[in-house]
Amino acid sequence: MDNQQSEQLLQRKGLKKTKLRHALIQHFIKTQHAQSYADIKQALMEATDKSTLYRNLTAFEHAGLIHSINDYSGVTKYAFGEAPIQGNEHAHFVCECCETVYCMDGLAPLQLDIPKGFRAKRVQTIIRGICADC
Amino acid sequence: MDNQQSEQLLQRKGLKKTKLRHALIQHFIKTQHAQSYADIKQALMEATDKSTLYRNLTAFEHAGLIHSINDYSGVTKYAFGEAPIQGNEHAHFVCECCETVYCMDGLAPLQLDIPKGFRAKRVQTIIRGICADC
DNA sequence: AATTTAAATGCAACACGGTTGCATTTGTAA
DNA sequence: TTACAAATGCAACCGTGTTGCATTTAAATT
Repeated sequence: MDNQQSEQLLQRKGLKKTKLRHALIQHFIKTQHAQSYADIKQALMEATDKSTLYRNLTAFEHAGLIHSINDYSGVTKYAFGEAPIQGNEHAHFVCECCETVYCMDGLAPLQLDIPKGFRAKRVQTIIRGICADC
Repeated sequence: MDNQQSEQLLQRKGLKKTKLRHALIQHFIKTQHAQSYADIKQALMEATDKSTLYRNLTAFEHAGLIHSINDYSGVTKYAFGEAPIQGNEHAHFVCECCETVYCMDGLAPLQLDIPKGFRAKRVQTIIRGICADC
């Protein structure tokens, strides 16, 4: 049982160490791809309370441990890592086949030609297609 | 009462003419911006059944009368006009202040550099910022 | 105009994501 | 060990969206 990594992370972010939080972090590290509430719930076999889980997800996001993603599905998903900062936004790729959501760094930014009067602050791009595994 | 436009549209799409459908089309023509279920419900003062409204929205979308938009809010919104066709996708601008969703045509397309193995089919871009009215 | 038929409606019930209030438990610092 | 704030568990709730079914209605047929 390798709690060291999660232990460190929680400590560094000033978050109390609890069983669920350790499990959550391990899960995010292990899975790589964006996770919905349902995904997580299913993965953590131990009966986990819904509100507690949601509260931890928002706490983690607030602490910069994970970031939330809004794909077409209508449900929020979460992925490990800091939220993309201004000017360094990354795109998300949603596989139409397996529904996996990938974070894609290093894509060329969008060339925007916004009408006058409009001020763009954040750009989120979602790419739908078929992933390398399908 | 100018039903002519909606009359024509429904006829052309092979949809039966009902009170609600006329009202819906008028509403979409009048409002310009993307409408959520709640927006529409509120606008059509007459007590409208939820499932009927949703069924009509999907029918309209299927017929190409309106298209659906998925912004960050988690709720689907609908806007008048055909869905953007392949290669001609338009971006959506969400105002952080008034939450209005604008369809933005004629923006320069995204320059994509997708990792090998991945095949992109649809790209949706959502721009958050402050609109001209705010 | 009366009849027929398929589609549209209204209603109730449901599934699911997500939130909130509150009592109880637990981590941690003193 | 104690004390306090934060985390948990539970129940109840809200909003979006869907489904099944009986009833009504638009529109094609006679």
